[in-house]
Amino acid sequence: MNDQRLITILHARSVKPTAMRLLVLDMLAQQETAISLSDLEEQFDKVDKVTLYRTLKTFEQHKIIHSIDDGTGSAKYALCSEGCECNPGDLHVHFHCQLCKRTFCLTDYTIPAVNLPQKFVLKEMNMVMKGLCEDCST
Amino acid sequence: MNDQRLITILHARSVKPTAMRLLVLDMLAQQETAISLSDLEEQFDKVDKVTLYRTLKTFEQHKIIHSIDDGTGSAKYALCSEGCECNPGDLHVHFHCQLCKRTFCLTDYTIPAVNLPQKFVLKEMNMVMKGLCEDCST
DNA sequence: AAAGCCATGCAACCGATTTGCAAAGTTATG
DNA sequence: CATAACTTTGCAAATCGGTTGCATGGCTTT
Repeated sequence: MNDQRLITILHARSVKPTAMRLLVLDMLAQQETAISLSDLEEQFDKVDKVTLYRTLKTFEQHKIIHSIDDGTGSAKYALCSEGCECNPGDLHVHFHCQLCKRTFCLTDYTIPAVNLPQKFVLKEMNMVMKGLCEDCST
Repeated sequence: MNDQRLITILHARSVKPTAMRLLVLDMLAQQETAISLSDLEEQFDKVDKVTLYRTLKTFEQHKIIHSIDDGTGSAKYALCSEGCECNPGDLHVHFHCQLCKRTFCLTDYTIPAVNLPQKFVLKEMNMVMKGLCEDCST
């Protein structure tokens, strides 16, 4: 993605476009699946993991990315769609492949509504499906 | 719960009823919400955490309890219903209260089905709702 | 009673995440 | 332009939940 577009994304979410952030955002934009901090680290020649960690935190707080708990013990991160506010209604299902270990954002699959018992107030939700992805099921 | 019933439960799942296991099972049966290994440890005067850990693992393998990943970073455990085989169809929704930090098994609320994209094969799933529980929402 | 197996307890390790702190870079102010 | 104030970055080290190795102890089997 060209720098100007990256800067625009950051600007739209009030995050200052440092060199590091542009690199990380660009890398995230290139992924076709959600990636972990360690995955991200491996894609760079030489970066400090803690800096990446803090960059991801900043992005997450500003809703540039969302984090996914796929149950593997390491959080995954993926770009939010434009204008996403990470509200329950915006949320999509995630799929973790038990074979290739990739975690997919099924952005077109919204989490179905569940009636909660009386007086339970819903703020967030997480739905992860696990099994075999399209590449691994055949 | 009386010892005989506890022994029956263990026996039904082919787990030998040691003193430790009976204590742990009884404690789990007393909980109204799912608890973590650390929670469990605190409820005893003096036990080895690793023994509790292994006891929980044994129970989980034999489907006496199920583990819940509520996204807090510490796994929670709760008794399975009788005859549970932990198949996708048996699964219920869990609710984590962001205020009191308790995690509820909503056993009457089954996880709704989601159509997956072509060729994705579903094996397991996890659905966690977060917000305020009945005691904290008022 | 001896041999074998399983359960328990303690020490120590592991990976992911998080914090502390100082150095480097940026921005605001005089 | 120079300095002060603030933010970001890099490195070290701590934390935390989960896990493994190994020796001891108890029960079962022969």
